[in-house]
Amino acid sequence: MARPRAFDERHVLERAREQFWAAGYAGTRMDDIARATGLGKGSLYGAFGDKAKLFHRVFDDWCTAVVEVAEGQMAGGPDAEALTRLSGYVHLMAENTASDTERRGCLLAKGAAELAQHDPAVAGRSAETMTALLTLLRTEISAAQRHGDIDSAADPERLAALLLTVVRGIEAVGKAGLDPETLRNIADTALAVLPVREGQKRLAAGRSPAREN
Amino acid sequence: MARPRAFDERHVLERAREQFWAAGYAGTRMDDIARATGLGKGSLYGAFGDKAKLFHRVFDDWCTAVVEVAEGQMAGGPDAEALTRLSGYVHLMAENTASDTERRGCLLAKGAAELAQHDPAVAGRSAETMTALLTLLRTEISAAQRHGDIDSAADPERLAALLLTVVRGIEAVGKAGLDPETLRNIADTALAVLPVREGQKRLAAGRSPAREN
DNA sequence: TCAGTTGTGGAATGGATCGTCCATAATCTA
DNA sequence: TAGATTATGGACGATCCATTCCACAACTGA
Repeated sequence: MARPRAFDERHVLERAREQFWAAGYAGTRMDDIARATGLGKGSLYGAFGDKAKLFHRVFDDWCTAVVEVAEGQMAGGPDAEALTRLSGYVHLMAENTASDTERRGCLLAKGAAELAQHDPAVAGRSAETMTALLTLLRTEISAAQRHGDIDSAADPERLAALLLTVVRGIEAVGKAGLDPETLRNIADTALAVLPVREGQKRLAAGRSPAREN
Repeated sequence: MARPRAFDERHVLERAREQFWAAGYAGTRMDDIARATGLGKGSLYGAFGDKAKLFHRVFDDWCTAVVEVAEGQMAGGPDAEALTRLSGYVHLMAENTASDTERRGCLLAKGAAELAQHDPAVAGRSAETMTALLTLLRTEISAAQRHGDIDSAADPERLAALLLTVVRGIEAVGKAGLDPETLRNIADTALAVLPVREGQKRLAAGRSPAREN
């Protein structure tokens, strides 16, 4: 060890994330990141390698955060509240997209759309993330089934995949231009159509206040 | 009129679409398009203006085609088959993504993700397209409700938004790495959870053969 | 046939951008 | 304090790419 770094690596990654998030991979210049972080090019390249490696770091952290948010909402708990936790997660994701007035979308979706086809690292990491989210959703659905809030004859794996698709789909249609109120309604509707246990009926169109977060 | 064009404009647009589809906007070079079409740069710029205008033409055509495919599957018809038409559309979209082994995804999603934020033309066109798809879906859902295949107490607008989200979501999670079989299952599950009329019960997890396309 | 007009294609241009280089600065060890 | 090591940051080189330019070709109307 000789001269120590004068910058905080996490701080630099955060700034870099802002740039990539706002403009995508191709759209952000290393000069932008250098200016945004105050680092010189030499430090940047010395610390992170090159643009692709830097993006991989940022993308990786983002994916970790996406899963952590899901874990935060669905950290497990009493089966009686499993459906509430599920509802909370889906509504949170919808709200994130609905309130994204700048239309930046999610870096996971943006990065995958731009790079997954040609960059195995991005493709692999995004697939991993999907799998992790699926597992979390499936666990909560199973819990809700044990408590009788969801029809136990339904396949939790399939319901989990459906909910994941809805969550990622809300992000997609939001970026495509659907208005925030519609996005929130989609989350409600998706939760309302989940199959309830025998003898318990709901309307698909309405919110179910008892389960709202 | 003097010297006539030696190329077919539609043909050039098709080739350009291939390029943009495969590599995105930033990722395709005008040189690529020139080589792919056999045109010289002069002809290209003379006929289409610049890269952005050329992309807008391609994107516009794509959006038109997306709506036409939906119209082809849901062109209206007897109410008795409305649910079948809906099912056919959702399964077709899932199959498109599932069989997209090159992971190119949909140019609508790719273009929106890359450009909608900064290009009002792309944002507007993609929003228009979403609205058109919503209308088609809502019409079929209403028809299925009239026939009694879907609970008439449900809001068709909301169910339409949910199905659109699932369709676009399948494309998103497909690009993110979920396997083809899972994608097909998602389409099945989404159709299976639609609220049926009173007295008619199904399991969310299984296919409903009578409604399969 | 001839002039006028539009299309063609490839060379040239200008600007942008990634990554390297290097003189200098800061810190550690002895 | 001196030498070794690593960090810094801005200038520079090389490349890439969208767009323009221009000499020439093909066609129309007279």
